[in-house]
Amino acid sequence: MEPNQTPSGAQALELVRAMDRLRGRIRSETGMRTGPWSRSQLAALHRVVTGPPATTSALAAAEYMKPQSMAQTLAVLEKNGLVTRSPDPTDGRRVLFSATPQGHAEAARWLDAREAWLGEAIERGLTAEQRSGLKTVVEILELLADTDTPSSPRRTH
Amino acid sequence: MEPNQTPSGAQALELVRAMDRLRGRIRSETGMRTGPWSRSQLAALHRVVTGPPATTSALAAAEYMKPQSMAQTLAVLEKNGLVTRSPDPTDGRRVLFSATPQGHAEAARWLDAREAWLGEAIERGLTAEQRSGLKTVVEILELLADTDTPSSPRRTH
DNA sequence: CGCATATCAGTAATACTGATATTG
DNA sequence: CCAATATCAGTAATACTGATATGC
Repeated sequence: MEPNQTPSGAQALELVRAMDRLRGRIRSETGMRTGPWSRSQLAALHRVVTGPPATTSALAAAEYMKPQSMAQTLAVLEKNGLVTRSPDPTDGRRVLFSATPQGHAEAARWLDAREAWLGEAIERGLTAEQRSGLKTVVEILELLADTDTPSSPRRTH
Repeated sequence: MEPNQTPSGAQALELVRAMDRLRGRIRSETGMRTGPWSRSQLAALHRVVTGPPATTSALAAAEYMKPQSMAQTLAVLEKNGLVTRSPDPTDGRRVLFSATPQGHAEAARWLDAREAWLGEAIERGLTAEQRSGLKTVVEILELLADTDTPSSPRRTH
């Protein structure tokens, strides 16, 4: 009646279920947006704030989305003056996005505020040992996200 | 320019980013559905297959969603004969959902198949040590999801 | 009456697919 | 001509809010 034929299959299911539930909890505590920016907008902003100017496609690939989806997100950021576009001097097809001063300011203001509830949960709900284990947790999740599979890419990370 | 004022705030941001990216990767590898059922449908089905008959509200609370959202999900499952409803004998307001034989069969067929890519990634991308650490990862994520905060609930889990 | 539960209806946020133009 | 990039347009999947009916 139950699945779990392989150990990894069972682990995969449990991991996804746990992530979905935590995601749901965060949503229920936080709402979809903290302040004026949505989650995906802040994720994209984070990239251009912390990294070099990048194309829509590159940003999309880094977040494992389609370029059209990232373009939508960037359009909002651009319209509000958080990012600017400039043509790539060496490749006329490309448009490079980078953060404006306002973009940096908004990132600094909202990026960690967005996860305030989770920050508190980490302090309240975890032991000191578990808190120190969080680094490993993040490491493993990123490793899985960027796993190189036969048909697929590795990430800029 | 960067946030990360508190250690927990920084950890929270990193954790959420990692989960979002892994989620994106899974989406890009798998699509939103494996077979005929969506992710949220299978999550709800999983609950009624592995647990006792439950109300829409209880299932919603367990997944940290609104009852109306869970009701939508259950409606599809019901329409396709995977779950059935029966009135609660002791409380006329309540409707209890449980899995049909078909529901059990579909759960067995699809629940772990859905996470096939992640299962492979676990085998390919992680060391034996990291794989054994996955149990702790899931444990921590569930703990965080069910953290009891001043204004909020704990879960049936 | 006040509260919990379910349900009807409409909405928001997210990322997708398809099609088209332009440049390398 | 083919591949990569960007963009216009429409769509799908998800969970939300508001309003209403009914039973405790």
